[in-house]
Amino acid sequence: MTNKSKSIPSLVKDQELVRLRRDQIIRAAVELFADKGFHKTTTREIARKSGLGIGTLYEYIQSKEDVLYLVCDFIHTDLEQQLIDEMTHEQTGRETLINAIRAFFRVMDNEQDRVLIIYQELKSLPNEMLRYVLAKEEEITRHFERIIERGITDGSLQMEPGSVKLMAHNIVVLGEMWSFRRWVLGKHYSLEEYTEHQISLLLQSMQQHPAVRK
Amino acid sequence: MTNKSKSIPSLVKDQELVRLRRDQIIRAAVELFADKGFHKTTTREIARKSGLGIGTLYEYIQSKEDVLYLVCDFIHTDLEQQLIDEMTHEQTGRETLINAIRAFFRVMDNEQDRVLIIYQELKSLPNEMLRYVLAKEEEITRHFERIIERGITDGSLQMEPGSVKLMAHNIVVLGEMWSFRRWVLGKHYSLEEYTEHQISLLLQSMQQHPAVRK
DNA sequence: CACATTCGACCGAGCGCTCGTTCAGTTATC
DNA sequence: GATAACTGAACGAGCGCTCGGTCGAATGTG
Repeated sequence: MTNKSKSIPSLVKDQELVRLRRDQIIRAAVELFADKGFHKTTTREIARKSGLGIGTLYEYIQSKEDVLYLVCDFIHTDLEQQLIDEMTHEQTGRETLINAIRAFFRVMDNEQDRVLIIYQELKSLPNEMLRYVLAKEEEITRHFERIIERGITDGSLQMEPGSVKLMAHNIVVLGEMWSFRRWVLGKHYSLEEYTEHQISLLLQSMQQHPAVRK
Repeated sequence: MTNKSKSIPSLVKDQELVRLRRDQIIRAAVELFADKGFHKTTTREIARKSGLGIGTLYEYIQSKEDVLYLVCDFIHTDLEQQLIDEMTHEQTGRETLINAIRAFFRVMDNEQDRVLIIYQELKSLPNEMLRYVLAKEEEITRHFERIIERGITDGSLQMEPGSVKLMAHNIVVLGEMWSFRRWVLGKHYSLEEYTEHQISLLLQSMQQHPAVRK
């Protein structure tokens, strides 16, 4: 995992302390943003919930948008790590893919509030920060691409190479969909039902006509 | 199309005039929201772009959030109408579905800025208005459900009934995905390539094993 | 050890400003 | 001339951010 995060300047010298305080800030902000959104959250609220004075907060960031960037970066890194943790087992590409999808959907379920933050507040990020965040998003998609490619190589999955990237995007998007359409999907399916249905739909597109195989 | 829109009170009596002015307001706001988002757009900007004084604006709405609601409602109604227009031909369910998907994706492509508004500003809507907007979203999904059901009935599509609703959601979400992931998908696919790839993936899940047919 | 000095994290009152909203007054219409 | 439609100056709540200042710990000094 290449961590090319853009670094935000701080007035405080002690780097260890910077990490600690920013962690407090991020945790407070994630909760507030998930609850009321970026715009309706005030810097004073972030400070109070972090246990810092408003002046101190600004020793660790330069603008409110810096907080949003820190939050997005944290969420993405966290999501990616959870994904990676669930993907280390040695299996065929096909089995790994199924497990990765299950894991990803489960993470989307757990973290739905955070996922929503990223989607709804992206527009508020300054341009340069936006580029970093989008790159992170692409990176997560690429994990799935790699698994599918492995499945093609070891013969456990079949599909034309031109569709691999698209398939990876579809998986990610169908996962995120569980986060931001839960208001309606939840009325008809549990997470498990949703996951298994989607896996079976997706895999139908990644194998030769079943009638032909054994 | 059941138009159950919540109606926003206006101080102006003449209903014809209300329609006219609100149309000006909506058109101005759509452009501004797409450009800078709801929060960063000021009521004064909306008024100026509508060709109204700020005071006049408030004769036709009661709060800034009213404008957001009017905009969401307009976009949804517009999207739905475009969809319906493209779906009237008499064909098998399968052919209708393919056409409807093409039409929907094309609309998502044309209207990507507006689609983004709905997704990114939903959280800013007061609760009651939110319910109306989400209902509209569900309504659009139901169009696809009905087409698929027709395809099952006339035998041109095969799938278990329990997956129909999910399949309809998938179609809608994959269409919306073209709007809000164009920053990366556009690097690899044109709209036409994207559409045809997705149609072929989706249809694989809606037919018996191809080896069996003809 | 006692004391003076330096340092830097921490603080919050307050500045400058923007914004959504109102309302007293003007203009247009019949 | 009465009513409806329009207007923009004025309001005041609330915002992001700054800055002069406090204080405890670290360091220097005799």
